[in-house]
Amino acid sequence: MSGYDIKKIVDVGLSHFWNENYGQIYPTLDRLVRDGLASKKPDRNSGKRQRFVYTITSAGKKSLNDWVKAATDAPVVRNEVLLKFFLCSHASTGKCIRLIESHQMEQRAILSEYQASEAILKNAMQGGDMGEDLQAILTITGSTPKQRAKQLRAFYLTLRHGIRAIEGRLAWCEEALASLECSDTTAAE
Amino acid sequence: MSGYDIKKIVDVGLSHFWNENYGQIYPTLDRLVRDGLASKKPDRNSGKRQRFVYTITSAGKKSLNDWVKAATDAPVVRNEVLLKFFLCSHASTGKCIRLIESHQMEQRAILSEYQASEAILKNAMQGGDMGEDLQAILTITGSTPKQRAKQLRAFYLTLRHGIRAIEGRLAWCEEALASLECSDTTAAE
DNA sequence: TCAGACATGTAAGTCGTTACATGATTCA
DNA sequence: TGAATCATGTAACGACTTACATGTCTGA
Repeated sequence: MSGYDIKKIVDVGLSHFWNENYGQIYPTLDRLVRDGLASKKPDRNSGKRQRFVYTITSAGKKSLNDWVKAATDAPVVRNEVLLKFFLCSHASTGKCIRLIESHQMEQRAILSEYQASEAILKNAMQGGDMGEDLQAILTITGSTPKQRAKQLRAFYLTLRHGIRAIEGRLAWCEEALASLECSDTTAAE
Repeated sequence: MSGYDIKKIVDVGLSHFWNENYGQIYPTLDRLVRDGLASKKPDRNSGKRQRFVYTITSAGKKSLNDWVKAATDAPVVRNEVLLKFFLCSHASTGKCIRLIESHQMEQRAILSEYQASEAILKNAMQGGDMGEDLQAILTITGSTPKQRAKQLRAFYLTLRHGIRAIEGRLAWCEEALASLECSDTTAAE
C-alpha cells in the first residue's frame, strides 16, 4: 500500500494503541526499499496524483517474521496523571480527589467512544453494515471474505484491549477515591 | 533532594509508571535553577563526595501547581504487542496464539512482583516492617509520621493502578485466546 | 470557486536513551 | 584490593513531532 494508506489505517483503526506521522512513514519506507525489504512502484490510478505503492519483498517477510517472533521489550511506561497524583499526595487530599475525578470523566468519555466503535465492529462481524471509515480501510487491505473476517476480528480484539484498559483505570479511580475520601478532608486548598 | 535521590525514588518506587535517567535529570535541574524554579546548594555530608541538594522555590511551587492543574494531554499509546498481534492476524492464527500466550506469561510474572510489593506496602501502612528500599526512600522524603502515612498511601495507590492495568491485560489475553481458539486452528506454521 | 480529501515529502527542533568519563567512600 | 554504592555530569545518537512546502482532484 502507500504511505498515505498506512497513515489512514493507523489513524482510523489502530489509534487506540498506535500512531504514526508522515515524518516517520516516508523516510522509513525509503529505508525499507534501500534495505531490500520492500519495493516501490509508481501507481497512477484514474488520473489522480501520482502515488507510490510499496510491496513487501520475501526478505521483508522474513524480517517481519523475525521481529514478531523476537521478544518484545517492556514498554516504557510514563503516566502523567499518576505522576501528578503522586506529587500531589504529600500536599492536599482535595487536589488529589479533583485530579482523579477529572481523569475519571475523561476516561468515561473515551469509553463511550470505544463502545460505539465496538458496536459497529460487532455488527460488521455478523455481516451487517459497517461505517464508511471501516469500509474504506478494509478496501485497502484484505480482499477475500475470509481475510476480511480475520481483519475485522483483529480490529475488534485490539479494541477490546483498549476497553479493558479503560475499565481498569475506571475501577482504579473508584478505589482511589474511596481511599482518599475516608481520610481527613479538612486540609484546605 | 539531589539528582541521585530523584533517580532512586523513581527507580524504586515509581518504576511501574515512570522512569528517568541522569541524562535528563541533571540538565533539567540546571534548567530549573536557571529559570528560578529551584535553588542548588552544595551539601557535603559526612566526608562523602560533594553532592548538590535542590530545593523548590516559591516560583517553582507555583509552576508545579499550575502544571498539576493544567489538563493532562492524552498519553501517546504505542503497544508493540498489539501491533505484532494485529500484523499477525491476517496470517496465521497459531502465531497469534503463541504471541498472546507469551505475553500472558510475562504479565503474570510482573503481577507476582507487584503483588509482593503490595504486601510489603500494606504491612508498612499498618505500622509493620518495611523493606530496606522502601525505608531508604521514605528517609529521603517526608519526615512527620502523618506525611509518611500519606506517602505510603501514594505508593500503594499508584501500585494498585499498575495491578489493575495488568489484571486488565490478563483478562484480555483470556478473551482473545478464547476467540482465536474457537476458529480454525488448521493453519500451518 | 473553494474546502477538503488525496498524496508525498523535507527541515528543524525536541525528547529521550546510552555510553562514556570521573572520582570518592565503604565493606567484605 | 576490588566490587558496590554514592554522586555528578557530558556527548552522541536515535526517535519522534511539528511545521512547512507543494500540488491534484472532487464535489458542494
